[in-house]
Amino acid sequence: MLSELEGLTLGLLSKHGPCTAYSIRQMLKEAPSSHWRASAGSIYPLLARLEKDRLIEGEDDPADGRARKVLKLSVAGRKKLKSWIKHGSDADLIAQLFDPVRNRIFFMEVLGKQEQLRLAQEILCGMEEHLHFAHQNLKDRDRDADMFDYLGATGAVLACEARIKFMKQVVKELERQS
Amino acid sequence: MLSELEGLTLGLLSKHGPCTAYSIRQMLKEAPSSHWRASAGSIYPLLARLEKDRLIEGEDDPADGRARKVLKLSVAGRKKLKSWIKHGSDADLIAQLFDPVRNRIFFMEVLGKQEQLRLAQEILCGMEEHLHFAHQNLKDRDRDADMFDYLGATGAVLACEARIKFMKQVVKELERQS
DNA sequence: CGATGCATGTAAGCTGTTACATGATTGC
DNA sequence: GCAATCATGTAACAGCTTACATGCATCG
Repeated sequence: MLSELEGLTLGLLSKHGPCTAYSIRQMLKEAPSSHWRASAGSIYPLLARLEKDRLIEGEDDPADGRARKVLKLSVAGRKKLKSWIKHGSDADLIAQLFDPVRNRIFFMEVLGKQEQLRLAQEILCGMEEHLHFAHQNLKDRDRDADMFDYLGATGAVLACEARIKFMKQVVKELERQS
Repeated sequence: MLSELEGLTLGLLSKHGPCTAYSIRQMLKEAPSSHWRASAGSIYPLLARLEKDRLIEGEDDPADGRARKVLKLSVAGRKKLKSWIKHGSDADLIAQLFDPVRNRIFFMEVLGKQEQLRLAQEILCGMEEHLHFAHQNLKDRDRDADMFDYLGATGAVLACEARIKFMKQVVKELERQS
């Protein structure tokens, strides 16, 4: 129905009120652990599509000389957003956890022993850095102001920690072998 | 350089010896928590691309009347695979953990209180089922036969558990509110 | 007054999807 | 013999990316 990026866009519009295309793009870019580059070439055609389908409504801001449009979610858009969220319990979505690092670990045997250990340590290091970032992000949220935002950030931290635990096992196993 | 699917394909060819396009497709489909549908329309053009770039080599199986090609990794292919694996430590790859369920949780406020709780419980239930599947998958692996396969499956279990922990927090928070 | 950032967009290309088509083989 | 599965592909399309283009605004 809606693509992932479309759903996220409607969600952001629902959460952060009427806003411009540019600010939506910024939010997508700054989102922690985002899969998306949120390039201009994706956002603007996407918004045009959503507007054509009457899921969002755009209005030229008269208080501003610059040509910018303020976008907001329509009633139909909110309905579609709800339906998109409800599909979160679909089995194929639950199974769809994409981890490019783990994908690579599977085939690490083709590297030399030393390379294996060095790479695993590098990844672990990078992940710890990323965990720090996720923690920072969590701290910036107000649990009472926006519970789901807070919970989502918590989820990001938990995911980070799980990956670190995983990589520690990899490193340990590689060290054991040498 | 290589797309994710191309990397996975080279990896599978490296691990599971010379094999046919069809069996690669099956492996991609059956992979636990796969992001890919591994449709025919992706695999066959992809393999043609890899062969054109001399990363894999195909040979018609003379022992088989059916028109099927046995594919194997070339030397250049193994080199490219190594480079693909080594990029696992890139910061943008480490940050790129894609979770469509968490994406939806962020915007769950647009649903009614009852809907929120019901959905969260449904997701939790689905994830526990998926954990069971991941556990099963882990049991089928032999640690000594293929360490990285075993480690990868362990990583999948850890990721599952982290998501369940997350969803339990969501449910708990929602129950606290009602 | 020039650099940087804000803001909007387009064009071409890549990678994946669904849906369709074909034929051979195996199991009941 | 017929259905299911093996096995290989193609065509049309969707969605995102990079790279480019444009122009206004703000700050030094």
